[in-house]
Amino acid sequence: MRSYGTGEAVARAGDRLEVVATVVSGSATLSRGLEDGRTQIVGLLLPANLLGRPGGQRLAHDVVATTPLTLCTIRPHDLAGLRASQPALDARFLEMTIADLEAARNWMTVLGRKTARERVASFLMMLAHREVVAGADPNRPVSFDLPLTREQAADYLGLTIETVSRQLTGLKRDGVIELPTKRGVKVLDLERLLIETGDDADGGLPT
Amino acid sequence: MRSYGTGEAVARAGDRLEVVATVVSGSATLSRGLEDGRTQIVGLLLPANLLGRPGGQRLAHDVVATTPLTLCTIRPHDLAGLRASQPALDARFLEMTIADLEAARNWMTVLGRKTARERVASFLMMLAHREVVAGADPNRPVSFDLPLTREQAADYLGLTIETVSRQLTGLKRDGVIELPTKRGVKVLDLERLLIETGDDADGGLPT
DNA sequence: CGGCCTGTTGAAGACATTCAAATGGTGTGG
DNA sequence: CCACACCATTTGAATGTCTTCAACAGGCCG
Repeated sequence: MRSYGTGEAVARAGDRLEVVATVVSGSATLSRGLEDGRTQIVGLLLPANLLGRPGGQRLAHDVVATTPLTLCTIRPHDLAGLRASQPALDARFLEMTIADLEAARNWMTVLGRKTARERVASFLMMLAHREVVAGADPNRPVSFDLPLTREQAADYLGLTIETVSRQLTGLKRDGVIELPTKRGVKVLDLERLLIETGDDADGGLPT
Repeated sequence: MRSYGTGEAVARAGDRLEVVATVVSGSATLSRGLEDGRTQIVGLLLPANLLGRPGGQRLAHDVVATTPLTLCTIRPHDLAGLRASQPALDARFLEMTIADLEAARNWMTVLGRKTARERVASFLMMLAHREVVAGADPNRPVSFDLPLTREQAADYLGLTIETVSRQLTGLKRDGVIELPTKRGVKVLDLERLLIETGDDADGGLPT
């Protein structure tokens, strides 16, 4: 069990990650930089998500806490024991990795083909969807806090801070969402938000 | 062992893929559509790549041959036998899935943060890199055929046909590549091409 | 109170897209 | 064998979206 402060690096690209860990609370980003400062966030780590895989691969991206973060880490030795006693565990790791792969590929569609408004809507939809899965009533306004600053959201969406801000106010202006606080979002019309994402029906939302 | 013609669908999104198959020759794309016609190619299947995973997940994207394609498929029953007799196989599947995940995340950086020229350069670099890994001399001009039409390349790069075309001629004009035929590419200056990708050093190329 | 950080808003500019037309190569039919 | 049609690709000009540059507002902490 380990805790990190906002902005603290959990691991860096190139590190050999020996442990496997699950997010207990808070959030972190997986990000990759382009040397001249451009950054792309390639994945989010939200509660219940997994960091690292058995085998201790070399990390290809930075892992940075975006809020106070608590991880539950499993030492390599203990993990080996668990895997030996629970053969089904490896299949679970494969499943979860496949799920991450699908999420990454879905996000490629967001980055490659969607407009700024659709990207922001997709981001909000992903977070709202998490709330609904976690038990929120889809027929009432869904509220949550953004796990990312505008800058981080921009890096996740392949946009600039300013564009993210403009699209959020645009969605607010059009009555799709409310922005009660800097980080807080209230989705007034979930169905409308889904339309704004440009996706067909409920087509594969990233985790 | 099965063959497909150019443009033929190998599988469609939503299909339950029972088999695992490796690409013997030819190429295919994994693609996801947005209903209004926009398409994003989320992965390439080139010789030696793998399609499908043990477990028979539901496919989240279409699989379409882009050239005459030959697959070597393994029936579920045989696969089960192999996995039973070769416990290390599951670890290999996990490794390969992790590699695919890293490739997808790398490509997210291309789609989210790179300019048109950098995207096209990244695409060519990926293909040139394959040739070098396959034994081509990196100090001589590297030649290969594009596995995709301009339209497919555009869908892979998150650009339009016209932009892809313009960037290719731009790279040709600047002496980085030659375009001997419609599909053929000859990289005159591999190091220069790498610079054009916008990547640092040799930073994680997609497979 | 003043400084700093994050976020918002405005105006000008750049890059990729869109619309349109021309080129080139391939295959078919006369 | 040549003419023609068709397709992918290239090239050109105009448009649009997002970015860039800039200024401002609000919240938090010293």
